[in-house]
Amino acid sequence: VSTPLRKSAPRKRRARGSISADEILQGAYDLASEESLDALSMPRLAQRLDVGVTSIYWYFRSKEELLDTMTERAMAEFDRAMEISGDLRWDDYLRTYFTEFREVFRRNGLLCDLIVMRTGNLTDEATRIAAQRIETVLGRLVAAGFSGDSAAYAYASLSVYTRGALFLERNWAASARPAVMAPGAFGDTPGLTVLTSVQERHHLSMTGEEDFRFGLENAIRGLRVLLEDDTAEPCIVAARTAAPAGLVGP
Amino acid sequence: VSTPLRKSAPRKRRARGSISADEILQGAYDLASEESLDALSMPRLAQRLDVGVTSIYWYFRSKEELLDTMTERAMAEFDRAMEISGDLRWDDYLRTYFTEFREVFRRNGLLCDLIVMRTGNLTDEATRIAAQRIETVLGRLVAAGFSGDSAAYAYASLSVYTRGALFLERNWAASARPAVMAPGAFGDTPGLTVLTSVQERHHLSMTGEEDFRFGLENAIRGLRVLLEDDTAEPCIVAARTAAPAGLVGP
DNA sequence: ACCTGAACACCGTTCAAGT
DNA sequence: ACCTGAACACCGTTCAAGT
Repeated sequence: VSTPLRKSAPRKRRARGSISADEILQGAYDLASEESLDALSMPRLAQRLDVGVTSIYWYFRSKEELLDTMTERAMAEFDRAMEISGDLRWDDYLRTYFTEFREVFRRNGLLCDLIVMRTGNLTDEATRIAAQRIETVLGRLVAAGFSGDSAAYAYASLSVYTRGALFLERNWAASARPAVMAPGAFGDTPGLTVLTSVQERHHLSMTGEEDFRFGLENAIRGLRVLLEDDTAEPCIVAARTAAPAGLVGP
Repeated sequence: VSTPLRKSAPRKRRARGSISADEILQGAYDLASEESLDALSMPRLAQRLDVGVTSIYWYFRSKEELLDTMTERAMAEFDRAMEISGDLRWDDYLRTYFTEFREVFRRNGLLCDLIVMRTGNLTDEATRIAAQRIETVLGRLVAAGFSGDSAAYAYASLSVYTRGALFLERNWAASARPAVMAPGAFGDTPGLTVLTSVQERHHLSMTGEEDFRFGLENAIRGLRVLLEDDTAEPCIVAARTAAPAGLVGP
């Protein structure tokens, strides 16, 4: 934004009922969608709506309140995008659910900025929508044999993991740094044996497709053991959970 | 900050060699440490150092560059705080490592803001320090029998999970919202059977002590299976990895 | 009841000097 | 070579009006 914000002649005064909260919300959503959430400022929004800046404050007490309302809409949109098939076993369901979870937010940066990057700022309505969706997942896990608590923990850990991956990827993309240490960067540093040997296939951002898949699969593997432990024969359980002695490092 | 920033008489001009990059860095670090990273602004920093605002720009091209340098220092501090005992089996080591990882950042908000919340903005030097630390962990995993790739994936997933938990917790704390839906909030909403039944023990922030522990333990459980699969008898492996046929969705 | 511009207290950064 | 204030283009928000 290099040119001054306002150069044209002053606007005509608008009629009394010519603005609405919905119109402002839509304008804000469109502006953020077309450019970015960072680009959304009260003056820019007012300009786009051809409205005095201060008029917005009659409908939204603060920018924060506007963002919260935008998040509500975003949550509804996210919810609509998250229709997962019901014909899946619990592990396939979880894999599909969180893969889609990640993909939806990766495809729609605004949803990611509003919901993932601003967690904790959910309105009651947004929370209600999210809770409804989470309940569906928990229900499936319980149906598969998990206790309510285990299901809640399972969901929480996968949700935290997925949102963590999204957060890191988005933060990484936002920084204009040059790919952070080009391939082979550790080639000359002494002592980085393992890192050097895998640096062709692993990126330090830890945010790649393969990375995410591994963590998701690994967590599901852990859950599988957790679930089976309640029903499997003693010998297998013992073999599965007993950790080999020794093998301790320096 | 309700009182105007400057009200006292103008400063005397400072001598030629009276400022240094180190002094500015230290001042910035102290200011952010005492208040918060959000409270660190160029004018506030200049005021604290009793220096003209623009003087800072002779030593740091931008605020971003200053933050990057602060992050370098923070990374060194974090590294010092992360001395994990070597007398641990790989799974105990991972548990201790990432528990400590989380605790250090939870105890020191500035470290968290600089390193976790601004990932992707690491300088080469900060990256070097981090790589060194990661290499140590990978080395232990490899010594325990993991392949280099598996070790890298394992580290990445646990790191993403832990940083995700830190990010969410910090974001949650930053929002001034009232605990987000008090306990019993779902009591009247129809259809939230599971959520209602566990809401005494589970918080929607998914960021509690128990939540983190479960995810960490579950991931380690997954890794244990992964590691054992390479060495265990065929029958157990089959029972462990074979997925029941059918039941696959679209 | 709704819409408004001017004004306030901030930002980060640049410029054209000063010494 | 270093330090500087004034100025610029922004913010979000408040106030005292206007209609």
